[in-house]
Amino acid sequence: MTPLLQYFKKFSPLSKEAEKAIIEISNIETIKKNKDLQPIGHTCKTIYFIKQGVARIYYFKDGIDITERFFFENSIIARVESLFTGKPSRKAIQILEDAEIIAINANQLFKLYDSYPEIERLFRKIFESAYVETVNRIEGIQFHSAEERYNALLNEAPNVLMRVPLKHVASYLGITQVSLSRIRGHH
Amino acid sequence: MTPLLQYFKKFSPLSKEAEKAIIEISNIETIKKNKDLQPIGHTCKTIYFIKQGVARIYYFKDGIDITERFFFENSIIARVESLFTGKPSRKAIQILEDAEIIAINANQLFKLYDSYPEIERLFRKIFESAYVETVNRIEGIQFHSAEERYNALLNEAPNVLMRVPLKHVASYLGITQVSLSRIRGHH
DNA sequence: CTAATCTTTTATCATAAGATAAAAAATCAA
DNA sequence: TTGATTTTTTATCTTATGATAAAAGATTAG
Repeated sequence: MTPLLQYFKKFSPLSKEAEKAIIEISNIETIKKNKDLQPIGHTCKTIYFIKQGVARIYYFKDGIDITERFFFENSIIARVESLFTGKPSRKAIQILEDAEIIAINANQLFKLYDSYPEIERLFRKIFESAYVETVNRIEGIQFHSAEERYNALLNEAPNVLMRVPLKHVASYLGITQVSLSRIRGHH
Repeated sequence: MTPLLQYFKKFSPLSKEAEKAIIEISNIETIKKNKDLQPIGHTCKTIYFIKQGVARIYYFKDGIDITERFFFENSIIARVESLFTGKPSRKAIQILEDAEIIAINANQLFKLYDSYPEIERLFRKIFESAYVETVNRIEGIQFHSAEERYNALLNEAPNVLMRVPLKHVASYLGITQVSLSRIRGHH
């Protein structure tokens, strides 16, 4: 659980009791490549932390598999549009590389908010930060050509291109796989 | 201040003292159309609530004015990528229709979080909800043609098209004004 | 190791949207 | 009200990306 506690420290300090309380509602799981960690249609009641491996959130639009986001080591995954609304998610979480993850029970976590304001504060900050990333991503999408978006990804997150099938990168960038291949071909 | 308190109630209950504490750090302002409420380059230290009027967040990309989002009555505006990071914002808030707004001092608000966990919880929920909207918007952008995005806007927020210059709608949709005009022409 | 499957590239053609220019319409200021 | 400015539309030409098909390459299971 150490990497998780280290991750938390970057956002907000926690007392030993608060750390213990979170650990008590968390489980380490090992998941094989290509497995769905959470399927489409289920309400998100778990917040995951990736210790090792790669994952993505994806969904289907008109029958086409679209990747919403990739996740690597030391990051939190949650389908927030379900977690924060209680509605079933149209999205799934899939493991792309054999992974070791920590699963935090969200309902129990939210209960901890009442007794540990420091935990509520920690997760407030974690999700504020995720919100900022998402806002910045919109800026990256609005008004950039596919080629510009590809080059930006190449600069900012080359690990995505090293560790993830290009077909997923294509849908993440909002283009077809064929277009991505063509763009890459322009050297 | 009543509409603000009503707005809060939709997210989380507040004690009378907490309400009072927020009201003490808030001011009502009247702003004329076309004024910048907050200019580019300033660090966001205010959270606004629109009582009446329309506003947008915009920025310049390669010299071109791009609208990130529109805001109408009974909503909260903040440039979160500055508010939550303390960095200066590359974005501005502009008033598009004569407006009456409530300005909440963010630094003072964040101090209130320590004495009023209920206020921290309220704003946690407000921004969680804004985060969800932003995630959903990415889904709307990824993999839709300009025409589909226009029609979606027409359905989901016709008020945008009634109250806002089309040139701003175009950049919001990620297309040129000329393209938007062409799409509208295809009736 | 081999066959089957999945992923990526290459090629061709069609189309949506960009760039530019200019006209028309609407808004604003004196 | 009138002229000036801003906004929106229309037109032409160009280009990036989609759709489809097929080949090449990589991965996986037996």
